[in-house]
Amino acid sequence: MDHARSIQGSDPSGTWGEATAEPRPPRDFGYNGLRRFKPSEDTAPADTSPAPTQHGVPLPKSTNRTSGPNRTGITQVAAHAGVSPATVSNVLNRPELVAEATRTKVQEAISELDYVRNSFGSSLRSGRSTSVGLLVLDVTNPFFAEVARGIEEEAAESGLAVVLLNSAESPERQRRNLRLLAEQRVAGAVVMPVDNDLADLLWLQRQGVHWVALDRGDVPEDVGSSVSVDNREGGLAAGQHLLALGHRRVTFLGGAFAIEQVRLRYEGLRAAFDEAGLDPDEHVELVSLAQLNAHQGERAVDQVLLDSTGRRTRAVFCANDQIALGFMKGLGKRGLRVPEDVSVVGYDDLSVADMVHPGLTTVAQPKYELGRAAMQLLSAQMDGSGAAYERKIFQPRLVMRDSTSALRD
Amino acid sequence: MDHARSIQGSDPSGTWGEATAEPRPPRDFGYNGLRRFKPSEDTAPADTSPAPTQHGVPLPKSTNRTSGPNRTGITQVAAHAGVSPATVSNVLNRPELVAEATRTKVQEAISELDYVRNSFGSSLRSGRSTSVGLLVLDVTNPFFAEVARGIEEEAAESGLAVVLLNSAESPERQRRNLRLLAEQRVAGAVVMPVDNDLADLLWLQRQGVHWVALDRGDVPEDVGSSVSVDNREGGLAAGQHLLALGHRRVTFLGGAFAIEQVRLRYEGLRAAFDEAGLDPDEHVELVSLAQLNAHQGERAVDQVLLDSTGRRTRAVFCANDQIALGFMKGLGKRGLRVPEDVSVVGYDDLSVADMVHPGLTTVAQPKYELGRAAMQLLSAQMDGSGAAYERKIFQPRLVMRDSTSALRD
DNA sequence: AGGCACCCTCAAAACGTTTTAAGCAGAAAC
DNA sequence: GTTTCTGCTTAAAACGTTTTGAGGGTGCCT
Repeated sequence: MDHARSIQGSDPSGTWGEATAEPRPPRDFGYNGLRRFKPSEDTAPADTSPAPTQHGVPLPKSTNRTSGPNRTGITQVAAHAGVSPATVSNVLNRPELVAEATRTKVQEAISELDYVRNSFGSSLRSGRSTSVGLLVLDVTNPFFAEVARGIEEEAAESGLAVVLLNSAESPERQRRNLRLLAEQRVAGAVVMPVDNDLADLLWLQRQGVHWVALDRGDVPEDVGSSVSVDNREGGLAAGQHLLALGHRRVTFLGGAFAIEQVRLRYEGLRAAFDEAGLDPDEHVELVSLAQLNAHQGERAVDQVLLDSTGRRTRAVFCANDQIALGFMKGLGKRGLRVPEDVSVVGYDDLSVADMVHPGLTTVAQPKYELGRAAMQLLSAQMDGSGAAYERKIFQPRLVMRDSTSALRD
Repeated sequence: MDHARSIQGSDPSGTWGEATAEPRPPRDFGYNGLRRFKPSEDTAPADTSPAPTQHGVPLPKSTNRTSGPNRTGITQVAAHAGVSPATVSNVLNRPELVAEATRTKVQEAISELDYVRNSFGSSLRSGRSTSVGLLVLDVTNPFFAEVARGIEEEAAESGLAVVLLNSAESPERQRRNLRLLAEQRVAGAVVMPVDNDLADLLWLQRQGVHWVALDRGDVPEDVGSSVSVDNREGGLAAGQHLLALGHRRVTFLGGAFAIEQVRLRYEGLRAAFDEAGLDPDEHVELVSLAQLNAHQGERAVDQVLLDSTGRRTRAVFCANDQIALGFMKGLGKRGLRVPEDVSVVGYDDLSVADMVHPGLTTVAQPKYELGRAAMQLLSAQMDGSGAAYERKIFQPRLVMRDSTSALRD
């Protein structure tokens, strides 16, 4: 009856007390006092499952009974079916080895007792894991969300579960999480490395855990596999698009070249001008931001609007969609119209790019495919089939909407 | 040079260019001359394990060996330190029982051999799991992303890993995933149920896996815990806001009352009118959508713009932000201004609500806190400490931005 | 009848860890 | 001098599964 009323400000930095990060003891998954519901005809008391709890009364939590009173395992199933545990295991894993009559008998026992395999025992003995890790930089980032979907889907098709970990851009947390993955003995991991330091990943490799690096094309091919998108190509496409529309001066909004991806997008833009016979130094402006978010994009409007020659900027290429949206918002507040007054190109093709007015022209990355490909490369490594490392580079694609138009005055 | 480029964005089946760097022919496993540590160790030959073509029959699960022949385990550590395995285990789990001298000796051995605990053995014996499940309706949904962050963070503090599963709104997949969680013997699970049918969850409970339902307030409190946000309250707040601005007629955009949350938002809106002494039937219009996305929101503009009395609609409350954005886009295309011509209120406070122009007035939900709370309730259940089921209901909060203004004509 | 080749089934031995209960000193109490 | 106690250590027994090699049938071929 105790309803928590909680109203938080929009402050995402967490006003909740940050507790210590000391790991607490792990949880007990043991038997919780509930009996199974399927009655078996040949056992004596058809025990009608008792109510799980009485109104709001704490569950009769068994203290530390790791071996609950006969939690149904392979042995119980075997007994019930009148065969040996080995046979049950065979029905589960290599059914073709078991005679049809026996097989159905066992399967009946399984469903009658509502048996579910214990993956700890299974994995321990067989040395095979049924889960893979996914270590991302920021769970919240919509880019990763799509990638995660691809990975999850591909993994699900192989019956693998995905263990999600968040490094929150912190090397320290990345390290801790990789260790966790090693302990869990995951079959493999898809990792967005937090920095260029591969030491931790090599450690993981030595622990026998395969991995694939995501969105980081600079992993040496004799060290590990990687899947990424060609950022330079994306910048190039954006530049060519603006040039085709008659623009001759473009501002790149979003410096912060510590981030490889951003630098390459900028280089691609310059390359477009180069190819067109225009000197990039002269025709491409650069405005740097402290962070690549919408707020910074909006704040930068005045700085962007007049270029170094004092001319009015007519085309802007933003390092990502958030910046582009923020920038457009800033323009809107000043009564400037997109694309009539300024053409804007973004990067990422977030789903919102198509929701806003005007629709945002942007460079799309095959996020979902990226995830699937990563998982596929991982699978290949795990099978040991095509066990060579591979570097897979996807091409981005320019999506034209309504935020860009031909230069006119 | 062949750049993948352009084509309109509305084609979802577009093929992505894909360049694959030439794969290295020779199979190269593990080490790459980048060894660290590892002083003393009987160097067995590099054991090129042959691929086990299992009777030519592909195993049902994609799998991987997690334990090589000489993988360092607790036994190797014990030998190295000159103690028994039991002592090593004690150092790991109950260090206070071990004499200081022994303890450091063991710890040295551990780091010297670079030992990492095998969670399969550990969990199997102890009956304690180190992971929890998170079953969501749609990994891609930004709402879940924030929730996931809260859960992941809270779990990490307990040293728990989060297993992410996606039911993609399919009962069939939900079922399969819950089964997977049971097999993995997770300590507990946070679940967004796909429908009102609790049967599968009760099955999970019988399997000894605790769970907490997310964003579904209608779970009976003697059946399980739940964490949700008061949708009716959100609708009420939106309604009151519009009333305070002088609006007397509001259209609710986004029917589809099969979805409980949506129905409650609508009811909240009507309640606001009721409280203000205005008959909801007369002052609240309802427009239903097949799906709650931006595209449908945009398409509905013409239908919304004139209400049933033939008057021009001046205020719209949308079931979520995506619809609101789509609707605003539609207005923009028709040259109508927000908020001068129409006031718009959304729901969810997606991060983009603050990026667009004009900023979207919307109802915010404490997503991150929701996730944390869910995990906390789960922990409580798992500890068996405050093991009673609990229903926690958070209050939403209206975030006023620039998409609403006082009614004037 | 004997030999052989199948096809099934199962006992028993792992897998790596935790936990229990026993053992063994040395110190303290009688 | 015995007993009790206290503080560490450990042998051995689990945990639930897979895997191996052996054994028991059956039927087919000489």
